[in-house]
Amino acid sequence: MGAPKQKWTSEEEEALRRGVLKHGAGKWRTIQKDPEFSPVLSSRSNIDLKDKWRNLSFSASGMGSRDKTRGPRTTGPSCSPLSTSQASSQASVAPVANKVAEAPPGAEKKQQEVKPHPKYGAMILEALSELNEPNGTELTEICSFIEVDTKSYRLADSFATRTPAPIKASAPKQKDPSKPSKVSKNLGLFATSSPALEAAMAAAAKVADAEVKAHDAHDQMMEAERILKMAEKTESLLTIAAEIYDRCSRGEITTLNPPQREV
DNA sequence: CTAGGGTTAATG
DNA sequence: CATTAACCCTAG
Repeated sequence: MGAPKQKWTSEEEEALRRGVLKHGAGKWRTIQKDPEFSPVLSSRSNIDLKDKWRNLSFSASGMGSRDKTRGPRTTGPSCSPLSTSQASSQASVAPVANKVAEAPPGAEKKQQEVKPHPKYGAMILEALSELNEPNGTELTEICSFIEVDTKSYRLADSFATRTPAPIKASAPKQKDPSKPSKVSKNLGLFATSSPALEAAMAAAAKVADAEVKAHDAHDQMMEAERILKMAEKTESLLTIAAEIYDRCSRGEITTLNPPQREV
């Protein structure tokens, strides 16, 4: 809670989280050298990344709920052993992931090779697994991840399509007075392709599950069923995304800049 | 280069 | 005064 020296920006934190989730905890050098995070972590050293990640992990460990009674610590450096295999990480983490894997039946079929992004789903899953705690996950957290992924996909798309525009922090985190009614824009964003939708769906399933397990959840349960049905249809994914975001906005999400990006 | 330890500084 | 967050140093 201290805001000491030169604090880290959300962009840097996002880049760090993404880097760890993508390459694995460790290999800070690779993350720092990555062209995607280079512009963001240009002033940050590999050691800095490690330090930040360490502090972040520690904070996340005792955050949320102090329920340490039964705790499979899904903390940060959990994937330190081997960064080569991301699949093993998922297998190691969990019980919850298993449920999620069964949640999206139509997702696998919907995997169309429109664009090169085969491991996005895995990334999302891992991200959720990392964030998800045995007692429940914060909606805000998941929403944050969803947002990040969406943005990432946008960047990737830009990359693949044409301009290799570097990541510029044009809009950091700003508390927009008008948080709702952004769904319409999000719809267009999500409709751009499937990976994002898959992510949203997985997140939705996880959210429902986590919430149900965490506290009383009557509406949440029904929501879960609804989400599942929707997932099967695959066509109503947009609605899911909208729902998730709606919930996000209601909770306390900072964020989401309009889809306005120089293409 | 990565991991761990220790120190400094600010916030609550 | 206690805790968190960044920064720096040392060891493997």
